[in-house]
Amino acid sequence: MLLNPSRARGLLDGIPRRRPAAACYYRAAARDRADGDEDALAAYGTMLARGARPDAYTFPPLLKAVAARRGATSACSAPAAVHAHVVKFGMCRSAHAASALVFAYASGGDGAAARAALLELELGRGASPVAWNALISGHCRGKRFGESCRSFVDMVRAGAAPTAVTYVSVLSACGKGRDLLLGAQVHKRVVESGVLTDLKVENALVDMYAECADMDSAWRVFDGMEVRNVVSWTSLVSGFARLGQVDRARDLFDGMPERDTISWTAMIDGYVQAAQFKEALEMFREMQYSNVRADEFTMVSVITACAQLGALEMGEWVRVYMRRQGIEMDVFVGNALIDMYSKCGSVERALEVFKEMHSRDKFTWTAIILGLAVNGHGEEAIDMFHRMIRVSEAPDEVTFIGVLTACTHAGLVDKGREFFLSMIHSYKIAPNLVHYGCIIDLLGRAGKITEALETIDQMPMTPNATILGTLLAACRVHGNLDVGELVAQHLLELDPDNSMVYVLLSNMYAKSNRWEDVRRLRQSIMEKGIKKEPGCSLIEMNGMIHEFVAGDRSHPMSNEIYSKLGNIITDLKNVGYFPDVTEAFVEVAEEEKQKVIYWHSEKLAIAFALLSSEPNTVIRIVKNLRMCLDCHNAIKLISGLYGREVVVRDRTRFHHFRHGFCSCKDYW
DNA sequence: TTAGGGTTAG
Repeated sequence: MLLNPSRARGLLDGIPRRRPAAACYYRAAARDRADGDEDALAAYGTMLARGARPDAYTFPPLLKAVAARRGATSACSAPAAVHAHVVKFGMCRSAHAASALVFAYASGGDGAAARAALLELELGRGASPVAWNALISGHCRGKRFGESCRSFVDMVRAGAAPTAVTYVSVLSACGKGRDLLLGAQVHKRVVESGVLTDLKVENALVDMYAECADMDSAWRVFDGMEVRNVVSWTSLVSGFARLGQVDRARDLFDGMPERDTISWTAMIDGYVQAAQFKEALEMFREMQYSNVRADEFTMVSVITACAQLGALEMGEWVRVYMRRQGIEMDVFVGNALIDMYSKCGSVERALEVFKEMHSRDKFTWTAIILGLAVNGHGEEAIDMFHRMIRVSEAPDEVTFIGVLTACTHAGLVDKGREFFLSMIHSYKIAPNLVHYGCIIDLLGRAGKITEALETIDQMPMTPNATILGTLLAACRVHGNLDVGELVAQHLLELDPDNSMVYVLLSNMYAKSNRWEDVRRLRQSIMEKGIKKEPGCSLIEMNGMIHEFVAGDRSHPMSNEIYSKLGNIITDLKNVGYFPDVTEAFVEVAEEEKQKVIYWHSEKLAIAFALLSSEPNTVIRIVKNLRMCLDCHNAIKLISGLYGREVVVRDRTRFHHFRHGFCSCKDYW
């Protein structure tokens, strides 16, 4: 198992060095984390080069630095390399070095080597609780929570006495691995062992229960604590937030005696998880007023909120803020930025971030593939997938959603089918409903309605409303009324209040001049009292998010907006626009219907943008529903007439309007 | 060797 020292030296030499550091500097550098991790390795190299001999105190910080180097190609071999040096310099008998080795192996994912190192200790003078703790916490650091829990059980079986550190580590593993059963058992042991007065142990208990969604128990432990700190409170706040009880979390947060970066971030992220993105950004603003420093974690949550809101200006501002505050773009931040730019319809910027990133993971590749795919760059997305495979990053089920979406957008039916099969057979990924949705979309878009139907029949799971909705949309575009009626019927059985089904079906009847059926459909909606979910469009202007609901007059510039919209309609009519009211879902006079159509939320948002934004700038809108036919037509004309690029992200896809055309090629 | 917050689809 051991590597020979010269090979080990070679491995160590392969680890990139930053700047030459004096040997005496290495220990302090190792403690500095971040930069220190690499400095520690560089310093160790220098130390050897100068002929200094490492001692028992050399290896723990060095191994810690090695363990921290996650994701680097040398990471798995690095603990072995250092191990070789431990042997070479005769430090195997050092309990410190040995425990550090156990930790490095375990956190790097080499459980067998970690166990072997522990066993060696046991054969000698017996593994200390410190070595067991290294095993438990190492697995926890490496995100193998089950392994961490099993190590605790083994430790108890081996007769070693758990310490406070053991409990903290195993409780953390129980929480993150959602093992409430073992967590509660550990709790009992903690009570019996008398370490309950340790603040870190108590906090670990609160957090374990909170992570396992047992807020009653979390609260009980919290309530019984004599001393609490910001950690105790933050565990509760994020526990409630995770359960979607964001108001409860906020009440607690407001009642905290002190708040730090982590508590603020937990609260901001709570809003993000609850899809309250504006509140998340508001919270971030308050955090800045409170003079609490934000970090990489905070930025990820804030960037995610910007992504969901389509708030590109705010997202750009966040990058400036990061530069000013010296917050690094780590892989999480980079991934979130790629997603944000993609969701704002700016593929160019997403690609810039992608190129800038010095370390990439599966999420990075998946984010850029999806970003390219949904924004209509199917071929480039597929190229990216091949690059991903070349660098040996393993795709997962989400990556394939990106790849299949890419095929749909590029109209590559055969290629899509190929990818679908290779996902199953080469990558051993079982397709889920979303994958089938992609395939139905792929076939439907190409007009292969029969094949789409067959695919649905052959699916191992029951089709849901999304799948059938995709098929119905295909029927609409290709004018297949027979299948459309059938699908609509099924859909209404599944989801009787789905107004979208009525909209699409009535649209199809209208297209076939079956006005009697259109009337009947509307009648039935009126009788059933089905209300269409109100259309809502978001647009960001000068750092503010403006929200428009169809026909609403709540905006301060309402009068100007409606008058501008009137002018726009006149301009459009002069170039041949005629309002298409087939999707106007109200039983009123034709003239009224036109008004309803004119006042759709995206038209209001565009009128507002034309009033408020600089000429030639891109207009970006986020819509909650599928865009209607008339808005799609109108915006195509607007993009040509006013020379403005308009990007609309609707419920299902992106529409990039430019020079009178849309990137979706009128299929959506 | 020890407690709290982060990224991809629907």
